[in-house]
Amino acid sequence: MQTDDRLIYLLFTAGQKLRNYLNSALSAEGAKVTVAQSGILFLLKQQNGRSMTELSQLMELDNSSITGLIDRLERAGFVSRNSDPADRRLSNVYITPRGLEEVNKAKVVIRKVNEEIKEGFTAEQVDTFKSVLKSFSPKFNSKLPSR
Amino acid sequence: MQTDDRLIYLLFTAGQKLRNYLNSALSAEGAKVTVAQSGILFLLKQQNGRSMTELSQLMELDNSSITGLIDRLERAGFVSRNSDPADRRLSNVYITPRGLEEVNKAKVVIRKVNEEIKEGFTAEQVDTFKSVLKSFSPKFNSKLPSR
DNA sequence: AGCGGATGTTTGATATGCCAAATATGTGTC
DNA sequence: GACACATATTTGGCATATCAAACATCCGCT
Repeated sequence: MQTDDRLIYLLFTAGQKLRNYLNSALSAEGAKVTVAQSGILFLLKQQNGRSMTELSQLMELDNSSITGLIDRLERAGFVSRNSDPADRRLSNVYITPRGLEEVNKAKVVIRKVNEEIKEGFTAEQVDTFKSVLKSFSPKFNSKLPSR
Repeated sequence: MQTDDRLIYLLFTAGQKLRNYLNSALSAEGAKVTVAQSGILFLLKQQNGRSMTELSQLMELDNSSITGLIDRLERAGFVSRNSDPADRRLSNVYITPRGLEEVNKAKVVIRKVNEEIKEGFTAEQVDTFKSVLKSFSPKFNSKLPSR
């Protein structure tokens, strides 16, 4: 064991491979969105008209990252942005019909890849994997505590 | 279970949190490198004078990603780039004394965070976690097969 | 020698993320 | 009603990735 950072390296590499694989699978299936963008569309399909901040909390991303994602989704015609009449600071985001078509295409791919991840492992192992992953967000959240 | 992409989301989020945490820990310890850059420095400390392609294979990153990483490391004075006299296509990268100091600072942080990841889990659980992570790279490598 | 294909690296365009600062709007208090 | 503070979003700068295309160099074959 020459490198003591194996876990870190493994996690980064796994995530990157997964992202690349998902994006090429999506595009191979004729989807025009990326995985990150499809995440937004899933959330809007589930409940339409969410605000930027709401999306950033659900995605666990910085607000400014959401701005970029929505910019690209809007440019592609998959969402629209309306400022809330009751509180004009809020920008409510709505999925469009074309966005809905898109998220349905993405769902197939994502569901399949999700299954592929589990292949070769028992349900118990997958559960362990999940619970370790779940520990990262509270453990390494450098944002909330110091505020 | 409304979202069927839980595993994917969990993995991406865990990786992002870890990256942010590591980068702020590094900078808090006075290191001037990021975690990605420290990965390069580790490899060069272990064996100096590696080529770009060698680095890209070891990091499992695209060649052009390495170009950027080395550009920034070189600008910061932590590595130097020399074209190989025997084969001038090759660019050999060497860690500098300042780069060595830097990697030693980084090592402390990285080793500590690596331990933190395991906290709250048994050695068995960590092993399972590792083996699932290790399955990603062969499973989702869209690069080599189709070439 | 010299052409043509293989190999190594960089460049340019794009997507994702972060942070800090700017901007816009709302709210509460004197 | 106006000022101060809080909240929501965007902007600008940067780091990290990808891909495809350009460029540089080498190697083998005629």
